[in-house]
Amino acid sequence: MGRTPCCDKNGLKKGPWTPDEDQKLIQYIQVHGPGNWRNLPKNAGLQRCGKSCRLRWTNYLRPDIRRGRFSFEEEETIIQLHSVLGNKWSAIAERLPGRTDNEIKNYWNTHIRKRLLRMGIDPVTHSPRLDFLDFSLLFNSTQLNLSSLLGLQALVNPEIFKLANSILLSQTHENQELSLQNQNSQGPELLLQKLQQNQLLHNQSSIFQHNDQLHNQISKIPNYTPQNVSSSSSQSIQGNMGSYLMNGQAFHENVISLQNYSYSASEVSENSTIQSLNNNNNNNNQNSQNFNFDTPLSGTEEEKESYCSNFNSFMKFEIPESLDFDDLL
DNA sequence: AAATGTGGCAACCGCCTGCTA
DNA sequence: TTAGCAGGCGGTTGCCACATT
Repeated sequence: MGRTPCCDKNGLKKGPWTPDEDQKLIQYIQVHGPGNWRNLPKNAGLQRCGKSCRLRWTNYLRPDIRRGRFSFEEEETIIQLHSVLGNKWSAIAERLPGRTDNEIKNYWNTHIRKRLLRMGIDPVTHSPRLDFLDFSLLFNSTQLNLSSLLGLQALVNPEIFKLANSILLSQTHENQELSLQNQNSQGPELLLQKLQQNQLLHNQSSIFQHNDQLHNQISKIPNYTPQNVSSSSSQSIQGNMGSYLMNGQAFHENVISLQNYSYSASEVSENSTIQSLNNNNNNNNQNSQNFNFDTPLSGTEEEKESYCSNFNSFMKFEIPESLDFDDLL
């Protein structure tokens, strides 16, 4: 039944390929083509598994492979495709001629992913991580109408303003310093526990009147299943919780605009320098919805990092768990 | 100069799907 | 029909080069 094994793994060489092995593989494929990886090593005189040969050829020896640093255009394409396709590296590679799925995957994990995290953007959901928002900055912005922010125009409840103000007062410095590692260590179950705690507030403040909708939001998260706990799921939930809990029209629009964080070729210009978010903090006339979150298309890693830090300083946010809403309301 | 830490990347591992005998 | 393999794929590992102490 079935096919015979492709190779006997015993006695086959593993590890880095030597130039001699590469040459043998190249010469064989140039003559016979890359088909039938099962018999290829034997016919080519290689002490390798067919799988290893295929990997070496497709990821390194193929003549149409384009090596070297990724351009900003390629990087932009990767981010955009990843936001649609997820970790489908082969699908992404199909749209980047000369790049292999392995190369794109490595580049994502070593460069893009880290940068997005530093920007306070969830590399899985491509949404801003609300756990990095600095609530005080939002409230300190006189251009942000608080009632609009909270979606409470119809309520206009002064208690809500007391609540918001108390959040500000209760926010401790160490809470702002929550590390990324701590965030990643939180599993979906823990977040759901927190959500259930929030549910206690449901009957006490209309600010959280849509908690049921939040449950629905979470249940719709594609990659989340309670049995399959992972940090990425955690991040996914956090992002959705954040955008929901704020639930204000104005803020929601900001969240949407933040998703357009990637840099586009159409915006390459000398004006595409970093729009300092610190300036926004200092300039009360700056409308919060006009923040420019586009990173410069052309620039150094340092420029990117500078942008990230500015973005991050704006996006820090934490509501202290110890806050007693009963006392406030 | 040596020891240690860190980041990047090639290659391996193991799972999944479709195919074949 | 089905057991089992090939190929494809994403996740992970481990080596190496470079940076830092």
